[in-house]
Amino acid sequence: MHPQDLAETRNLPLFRTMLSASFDALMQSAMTQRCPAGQELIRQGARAEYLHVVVEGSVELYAEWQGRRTTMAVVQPVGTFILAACVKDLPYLMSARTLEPSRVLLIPSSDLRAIFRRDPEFAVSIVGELAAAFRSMARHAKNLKLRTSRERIAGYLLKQSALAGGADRFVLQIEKRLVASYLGMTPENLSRALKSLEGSGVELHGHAVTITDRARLAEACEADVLIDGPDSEPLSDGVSLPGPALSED
Amino acid sequence: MHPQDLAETRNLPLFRTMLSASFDALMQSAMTQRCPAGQELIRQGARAEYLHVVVEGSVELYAEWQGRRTTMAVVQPVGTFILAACVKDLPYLMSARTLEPSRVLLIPSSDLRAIFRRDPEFAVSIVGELAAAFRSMARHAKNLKLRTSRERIAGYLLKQSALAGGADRFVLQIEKRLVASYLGMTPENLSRALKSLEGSGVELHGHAVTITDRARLAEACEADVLIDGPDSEPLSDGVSLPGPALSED
DNA sequence: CGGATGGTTGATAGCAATCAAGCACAGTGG
DNA sequence: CCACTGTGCTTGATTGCTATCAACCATCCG
Repeated sequence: MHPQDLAETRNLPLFRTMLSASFDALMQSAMTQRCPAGQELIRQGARAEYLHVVVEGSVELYAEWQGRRTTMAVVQPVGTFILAACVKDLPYLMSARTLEPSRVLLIPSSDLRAIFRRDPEFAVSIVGELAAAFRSMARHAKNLKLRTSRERIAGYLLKQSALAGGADRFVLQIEKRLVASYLGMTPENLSRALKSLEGSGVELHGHAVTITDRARLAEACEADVLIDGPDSEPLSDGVSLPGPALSED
Repeated sequence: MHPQDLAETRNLPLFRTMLSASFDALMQSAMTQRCPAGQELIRQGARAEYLHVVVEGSVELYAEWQGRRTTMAVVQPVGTFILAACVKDLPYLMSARTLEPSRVLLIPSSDLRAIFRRDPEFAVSIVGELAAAFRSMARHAKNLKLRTSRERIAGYLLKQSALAGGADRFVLQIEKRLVASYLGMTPENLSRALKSLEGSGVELHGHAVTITDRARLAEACEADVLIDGPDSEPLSDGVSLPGPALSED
């Protein structure tokens, strides 16, 4: 593992405050894996053997049932995923695959559990990470249940803008089909709805988004911290939503 | 606080393994509150001052946005809620109100945070509780995104049957309007869909449900542990799904 | 016996999924 | 350099589901 990556990992909220001895012990049994795009990293239903840390690239978390498929989150560097399954030693609820060539750090979940029992600071970090993950998933559910698809899209654009530092112009980090799946609709519907939002303060050229009238766009979806989230909270299972990370409340 | 309730609380997964000294310290500053039906206990957006434990009665967790409202979970004795907000000291994402006259134990979240830093066993319990809560919320989202409303209803009936010990006859514990909201549909729709399920192996008389042909009902919704959950996992934020509480791990 | 609330039913409108083509762009190979 | 092919994206036509509006019924309670 490269010293640079090691340093970045050490600086994650999850690892920042733990004892050096604990961190070193964790890293000793950890492995780095390089994967091509499209590689399946974990499959839902399998036992959680490793905590995953995305060091480079991006990873989609998705769920399947009866041949249907939905995107639950996209993890970007440096984010962790499937922490919950690891600490409970239970089967994954989601599958994961790389969206591009990626590098992933694997930490054996047995070591993770052993060390969090010995290092109180680490336990505290895990609690914080899990609480954030829970809140992120609760937001996801609220978004789905309380908003129409048009509203979810407008909210997504506003959130992406915020993640881009509040810029009026930014580029979608994620394929539109994945955005659609994440937002709980079909690609066709996303396409149409995006078009209908042009004329509500948004311009689109491919993946480039320009917000021309923020007030009009906000009319399509009133933002709410209790759904759209303060950016400082990591998302789903210690995961980042599509987009750069931010500082928050 | 009654010794009986105290014992039950002490026996919750969250408190079972902690040091007696820690438990006593927590309980010293805790308060019991009696509430009539329909009383608002917490409001989304407010700061988390207390961890709540439902000792008697039942509590609905719901979320609101732009005048819309959705049920996120129903907590029954003895279950806790809003643990995530407490440990992070962040605003509630959900509101809570009693569905019937209830008794609720309030534990100051500052004490909670202080004690979990001192008592590693307690920290471990909190981690387990939060992980379970995360997984429950992830299941909720999967259920919404991967299943049609008819499938969600069939799945709900099958789950309620399982919670009733696998019985073919059971009684809905929750108002249908709440079930509808929890499942992400309107009461009208639930009513119609339930009717259409008669003839798919279900009979309904008021709140009494009889599964006459389990195989046919299963055709309407193939059960999946990764969505419907093993009964051993507590639900959403340490919460039980609408339905009888289970004795659980 | 009202009155309120929850539940059901019916009619209608609107939104979203589906099916089916076409289009645009990127990577590949001739 | 230029087809060529695959993939993602868009567009259109249609179907079907779900919400909405409105009325009615049942039950519980004062």
